[in-house]
This record gives sequence, C-alpha cells and structure tokens, in this order.
Amino acid sequence: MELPPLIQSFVLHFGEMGSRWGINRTVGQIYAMLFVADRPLNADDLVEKLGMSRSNVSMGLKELESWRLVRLSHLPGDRREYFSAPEDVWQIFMTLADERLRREVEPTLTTLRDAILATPISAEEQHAQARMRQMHDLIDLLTTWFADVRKLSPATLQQLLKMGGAVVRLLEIKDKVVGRKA
Amino acid sequence: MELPPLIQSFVLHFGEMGSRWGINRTVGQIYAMLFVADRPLNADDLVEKLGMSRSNVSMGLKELESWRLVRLSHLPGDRREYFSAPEDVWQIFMTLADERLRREVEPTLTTLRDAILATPISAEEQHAQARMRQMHDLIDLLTTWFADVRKLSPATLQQLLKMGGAVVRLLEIKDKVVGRKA
DNA sequence: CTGGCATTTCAGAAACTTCTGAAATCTGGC
DNA sequence: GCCAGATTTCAGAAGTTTCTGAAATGCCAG
Repeated sequence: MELPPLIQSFVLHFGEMGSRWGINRTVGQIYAMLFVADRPLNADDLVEKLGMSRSNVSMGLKELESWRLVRLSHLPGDRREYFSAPEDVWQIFMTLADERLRREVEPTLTTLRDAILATPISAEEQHAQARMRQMHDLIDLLTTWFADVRKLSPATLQQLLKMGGAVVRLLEIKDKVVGRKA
Repeated sequence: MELPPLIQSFVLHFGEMGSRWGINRTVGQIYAMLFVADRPLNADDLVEKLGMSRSNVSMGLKELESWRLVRLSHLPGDRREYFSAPEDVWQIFMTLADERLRREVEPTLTTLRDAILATPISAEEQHAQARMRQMHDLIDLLTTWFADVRKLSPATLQQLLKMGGAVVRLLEIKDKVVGRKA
C-alpha cells in the first residue's frame, strides 16, 4: 500500500472498524478508499492502492454493491467499471441506516412479534413474553421515529438535530398554549 | 438446550444477531437468556439452559460486564454470583448506545480530527481532507444530538419520538411567531 | 489456616472467515 | 462468431475466533 499518510491512516482505521462490525476489514478499506478518492476508481486501482488480490477486491465490491453504498460509472473508451461513493454524506448515512434496519432490526421485530402472538404455557414463558413486548415496543418506537424523520430534507433534519433537547421547550410552550399539562 | 420454544427461538435469534455484530454468538445467547429470565441466573443455570461449557459462560459474562449490561446479585446463603439484565429496556438501550459510541464512534472522530488538522501536501490529500471533514461534521452532529436528548427523561424522550417528523411543524410555527423565514 | 466450592485462565482443538491464484465466465467490438 | 480484456467463481491455504476441559486461582466458613 503506497498511499499518502493522511489517506493511509483513514483507510486502515476503517479497516479495523469494519471488522469490529460484521463487515470485513478489506471491505472497510475499499469503502474508505472510494470515499476519499477524488475520482471514481476501478478494481485494478484498488488492487494497487490497497495491496490486496484482484479477487478480494472483486468480492469486496460485490459486498458494497449489496449494501447499495457504491455508484458505478464508465469512462469513455474504457470497458472497466469505475466505482465511487456518493458525494453526499447524508445519503451514505441514510443508505447505511436503511440497510442495517432491513438486515438486523426487521428480522428481530418479526421474531419478537411471532413470540408475542404465541400462547404462553408457563409463568416463565409469560414473563419472557412480557419482556419481549417491552423490547418490541422500544424498537418499534425507534424505527417508526426514524422512518418518519427520514422523510425530512437534510436541511430540515440538520436544523432539528442542531436543536437537540431544546425542542422540548417548544413542546412545553405548545402544551401551555393548547392548555394541556406539560 | 432444553428451553420453552418461545424462549428458545428468542435466544437463538439473538445468538445469530450477535454474531452479525462484533459480539459473538454465545454472548448474544447469554444476554437474551438473562433478559427474558424471571429471576437472576448463575453461571451454572446458564450452562444448563444454553448447553455451553462453563468456561465459555464465564467469558461471556465477563464480556457483558465490560459492556455494563448486567447486574450482579447474591442469594442469602449462596456464594455464587447471580446475573440479570436491567428491568428497564430504555436503560439497556442507553447503555448499549453509550458503549458503542465510546468504542466505535469516538476513535473514529479522533482519527478524523487528526487527519483534518494535518497539512495536505497534494491535491489528492486536499480532497481527501475535505471528504473527511464532511464525515466528521455529520458524525459530530449526530453524536452531539444524541448526547443532548440522552439527558431527557424516558417519558419526555418517548413523547418526542412519538411526534416523529411532526416537530417540524412546531419549528415552523415558532419561526413564524419569532418572525424568521421557515 | 484449611477445605471446599466458585470462578478464571489457558493452551490447544474445532470451527469459521478471509484471502489468494488459477480457471471459468462474461461482454463488447470487430 | 471470435478475440481480448474484464470480471467472477472457486477450492484450498492462511489466518482468526470461538470453544473446551483441565489446571490454577480466589475466597469464604469454620
């Protein structure tokens, strides 16, 4: 790997982070490289820059495609495929969140719902079911919230996030105006 | 493993999910078991319920302790340690989020900040640095927001989440009243 | 201080994942 | 339809993680 030190440390860091998640080290490195690159890269560019085998790069790119995290493009007069990360970091974040929800959260919600619908035989099962309901309700609340704010424009969302906990004051004011108890 | 089917499928599901994250399968199973159990369990209970070796349970419990996800207790006249998951699912969620931030997000922010402070030599590095700044700002916004709403009581937070994107309407109203443009 | 139970550590075995080079397949231009 | 270059697949090697039983350690009660 012959990269500018600044890029190298970023790439290596994402390799490590990737392997801490389910994603493997080389996939992390490939994405980090595409993310900082100032132009789309082809598979051979990645082989050269990251010093891994051609086939490894191929598999890594397929994995990233399955996450919908890369854009494909072509250069005129060049048959090779060129890969890049989306320009907009918000878009990357949202895609990542969507995929993780789909792969990790939704199956869990399904398992929980199935369990909640079953008829408990023992007191032990009854308690387990109550616990699963608590977990279900929490996850459901969080995902519903996310699906909802996900529709907002990045600008609006950003404004909202910047406010942080201060939105609560607005709620209090509203409740006062409407005449409910805070 | 001799568990009621309802509990068994939950435990197995969390085993699989665990291994999809960095957490390993047995750690996931142990936590799922503790979560649904109607009383604190000791290591031997877990060995029996989950059918894994004593030493494996011991390591799994240590791992969970390092995540601050288990409570320890004792029974009168029994020297063994008993483990349980906190009652409150919000608390579990917050602990999980805190630990993941500490282990995964903070090191990344540090790497990004260091890279942003360096002096870029080439145009390539300059572009990479700009990209890293975008990523940094996004992560920073999200974590700052989280740290802020994290302080709210679960009840307030719940109210806020239930509103979802509707809080934006409040913002618009406020902006109108204050006399700014929406 | 000691005996006995509880827990942790550890080294190696088993299982799993990642990585590679070589072969197979695909694809567009002639 | 064939060639050349591009990409994917694959089987096995290398590397990593997980899991275990056995031994070591810790710790309380008497």
